[in-house]
Amino acid sequence: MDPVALLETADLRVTRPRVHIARVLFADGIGRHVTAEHVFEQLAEEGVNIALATVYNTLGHFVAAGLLRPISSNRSDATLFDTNTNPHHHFLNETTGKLTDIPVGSIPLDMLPLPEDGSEIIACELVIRTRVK
Amino acid sequence: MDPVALLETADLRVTRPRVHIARVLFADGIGRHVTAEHVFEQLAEEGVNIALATVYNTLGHFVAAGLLRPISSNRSDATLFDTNTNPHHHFLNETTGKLTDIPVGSIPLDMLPLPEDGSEIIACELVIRTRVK
DNA sequence: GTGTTTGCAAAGTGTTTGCAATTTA
DNA sequence: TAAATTGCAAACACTTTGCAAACAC
Repeated sequence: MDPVALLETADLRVTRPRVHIARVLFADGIGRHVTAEHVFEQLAEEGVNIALATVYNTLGHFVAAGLLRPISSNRSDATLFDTNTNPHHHFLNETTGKLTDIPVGSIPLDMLPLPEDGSEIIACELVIRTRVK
Repeated sequence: MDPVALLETADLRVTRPRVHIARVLFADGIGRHVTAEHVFEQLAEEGVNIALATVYNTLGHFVAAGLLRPISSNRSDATLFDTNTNPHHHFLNETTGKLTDIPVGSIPLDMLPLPEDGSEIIACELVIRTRVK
């Protein structure tokens, strides 16, 4: 999808850094898992210089706008952002650190327990941790 | 469970800091969600002085020994450790930050997809994110 | 006694913030 | 031109590390 159109759809001001970051994130379709550092480095390799702090802030704006989702994981390193904001699950290989999407349809998840009174379910994410045998 | 017995069972040397930390963690049965800071403060209130770094290191040892589990979450603050190492799931209330256990039996999770060749599933944790309506 | 663990301070990471300069609409 | 955004450095929060002193076995 065109980065500029994407930003406009999300009601985000179209600025040079945002266009570059959106391009990097969504160039190859959705389903990427990136850190701020990844994006920063990929841009740096292209010769596009955007401050790391700006990458962080921009990713935060993208999350707020619904373009990205932070990924649940208990690994203590940098936050991973998922360019796929549709419901889905993840394999997390603890040996390799590799994270793989699982389509939501491949796991039947009906009959979820009810949240406590006054609250509602907004997402339901399964992390299947694996390791190399 | 007796902290000393717990340490011995886990093949951990019985030291003063470890006994205190194990006591704080497992005094009220399992199912607590704590950060290193929590433990440090609770001990400080009791007048027991253990360096924060030691609490971090000790919690790490406990995780390695299987007494604790770090919890998956996409919140960027401190790592939560779960004193319940049995398989179970979590509600995570994004509004309040509150984390609640869900017994594994209350969600049918058969028919998990197969992990990639050469890997095996070691855990399967569901995070149901909720928010105040 | 010997090898492990602690305490502490200092270093390390990942991330956010403050603010002047710049840019968008 | 007014309001939002950027760049950068400095601040921050959480966690790990290095090493001498203390301790468990």
